[in-house]
Amino acid sequence: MPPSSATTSASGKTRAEDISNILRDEILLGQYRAGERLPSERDLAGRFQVNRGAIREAIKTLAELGIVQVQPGGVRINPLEQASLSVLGPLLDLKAEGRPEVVSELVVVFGALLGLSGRLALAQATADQRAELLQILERIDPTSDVSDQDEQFRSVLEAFVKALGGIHNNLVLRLIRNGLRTQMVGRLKPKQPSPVTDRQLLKDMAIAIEANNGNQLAMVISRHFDDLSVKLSAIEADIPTFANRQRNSGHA
Amino acid sequence: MPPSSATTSASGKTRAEDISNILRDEILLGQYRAGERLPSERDLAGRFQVNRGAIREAIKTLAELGIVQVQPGGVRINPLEQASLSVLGPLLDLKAEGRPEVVSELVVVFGALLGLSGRLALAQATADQRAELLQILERIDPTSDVSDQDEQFRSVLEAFVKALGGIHNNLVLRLIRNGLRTQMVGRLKPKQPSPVTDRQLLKDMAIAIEANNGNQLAMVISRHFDDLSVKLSAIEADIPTFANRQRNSGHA
DNA sequence: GGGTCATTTTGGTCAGACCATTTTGGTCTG
DNA sequence: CAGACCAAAATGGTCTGACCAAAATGACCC
Repeated sequence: MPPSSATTSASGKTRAEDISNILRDEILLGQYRAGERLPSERDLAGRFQVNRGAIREAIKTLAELGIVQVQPGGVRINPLEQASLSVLGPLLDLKAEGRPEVVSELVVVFGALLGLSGRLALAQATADQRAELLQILERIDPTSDVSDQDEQFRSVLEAFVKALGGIHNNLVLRLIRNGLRTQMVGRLKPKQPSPVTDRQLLKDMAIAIEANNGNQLAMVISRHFDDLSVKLSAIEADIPTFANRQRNSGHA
Repeated sequence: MPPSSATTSASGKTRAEDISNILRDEILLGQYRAGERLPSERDLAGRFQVNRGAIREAIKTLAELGIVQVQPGGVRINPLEQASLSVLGPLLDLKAEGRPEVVSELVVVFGALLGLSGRLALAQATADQRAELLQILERIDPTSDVSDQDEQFRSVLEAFVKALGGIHNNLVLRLIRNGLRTQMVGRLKPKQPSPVTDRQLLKDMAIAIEANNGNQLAMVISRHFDDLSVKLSAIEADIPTFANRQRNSGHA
């Protein structure tokens, strides 16, 4: 029986990647408890109809996410608190079924880091660089409709984050940003978008930049995202999760 | 020729782990440029005298660190800015030879995140929890000698960070902390330790906690680590690196 | 219940093979 | 000379079947 001819799937992903994504989601959804072992490599190879090598590669990925620990005798599940930041993306993708509060948690952390980023950048920026930051903030067209403004706010935020990074060049912040999926933050909104609040933030940011006041910039950013986080927390309390769906059916 | 009998090294690490660490450090030290390809799996298997499977596992680890991109035709080096936060630990370990400024960058980011952590925790803490935080801050014995106080400061900082996490329970912050190697931060000091500055920080923190003032707590923490970062920056400018050692020998 | 030991199961690694995709080098044309 | 095209070589992706080290399991005894 020669080796299989299916190297990559239609989406360009390898079999090992598909498998690690499936296992990752099962783990994040709580199918296995911390300390428990995954099924053996041989069993998983049978389940997914692949060679054991592909399973090993899939499990390698999970190990680097920090959600499993691989040792002879079996692959054990780690507590989620011991995972690496790279697990945040998949967690967010599972929002409604996994740990919904991660969204509001992310927003407040993002705000603090964006504030820091602004502070560091303003401490170093030339007048030209400040002008460029102000130009980015002015990109929103106030006459467009609400959903367009939402999209524009997201795009402005992304461009602003990027420009700050280009000024302060703090690698640690950049690495954190890579893990935070900041492109998602602009999408983490209450059901009713708040163009007024978003526009007020951009105005306040512009004022702080014109005044070259890094602490002021950090403060208006932090405050905005703290407020957003509080709103999201209220919504998260209402979201049914896998865990509380099971709890409810156990009591019915 | 049967499979090798050497499964793990004396330190409990697999061959694949050893190899990925070697390749990781070579990459971080700039031996390959972004966009270049690593040697092929087959060539690396020859170089390290192992089976190609072990090389594939080693490279899988590098891919999850975000420092390489694996595709048919070769494994290419990513720019460091696209790496994951997990690369920070190894970068710090290479401090004197890699990118020395990452230390001061880490310190300022750590300070901002610790400040946020303090703010979030104080927003939620019971009186008992605040008392526990104060107790941790009082652990330093002012009559002990300077190097003991340094060790105590580090230990207090760690316990404090942990206690804050236990109060606010923000998973995103926890995941970032996992990647920041925060246990290293207390060791990132100028050559002359500053027990006076450290003790002043602990005093200021205690005052803010007693006043239950989260913004005050965040501010004293941030300021302390900003100052430390500035000091470290001055020292970093004097450290010879691989890159500027090569530059100098090219001009001699 | 705990301790010991043999057996089984698990992960770690190997050689050799074949397929899909990318890279390289050669040739031709304008 | 530059650009296009093509075949061959090289690369990663995956397979089968194998063996070894370390951990897990179950039987037995006290």
